[in-house]
Amino acid sequence: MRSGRITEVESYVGEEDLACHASRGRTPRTEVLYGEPGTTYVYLIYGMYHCLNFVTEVSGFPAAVLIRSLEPLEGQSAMVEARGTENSKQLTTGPGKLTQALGITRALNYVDATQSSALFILDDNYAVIDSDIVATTRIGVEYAGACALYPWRYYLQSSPYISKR
DNA sequence: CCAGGGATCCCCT
DNA sequence: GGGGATCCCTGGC
Repeated sequence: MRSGRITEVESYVGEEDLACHASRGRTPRTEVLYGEPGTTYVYLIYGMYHCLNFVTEVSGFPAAVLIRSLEPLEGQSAMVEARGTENSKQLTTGPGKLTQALGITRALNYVDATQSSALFILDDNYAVIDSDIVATTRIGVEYAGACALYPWRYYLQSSPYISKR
């Protein structure tokens, strides 16, 4: 069992969001985004890394949240082995890093995370303070024009497990 | 059928 | 700070 506390995410919302993969409508790849909330969307990026998302809105409206960083909790030794580094700050502080650390690949795309034992989310009752949440622009979406300015990246200011400040 | 590009990471300078 | 790795997806021919 490998687990971590989510510390950084980004939202990708609707066909009007030019950074969202659904901005060009339904395709074989984006069909999952139009499905049930709680479904995983895992895709390969730059031919080498995977990105983990969860579909968030009602069926028919394409939207998802990209998980960008975790604070490692359980299974750190397995993460160290998968990542090839013992630096705990380097295990899960980035969307490609955390999928590698947790062994998440496209085999876990289109999975119902509300029913799966392989990949799921729990509430650990961590007391998030509203003022600790930073809202800023998303990373790596410069091509999206005005959409790149939306403050749809969120992270915990107090957490050391963040990809970039 | 093929070319172009990508929600990244790592290593080198 | 910059470039390469590497392959899937999409759109255009």
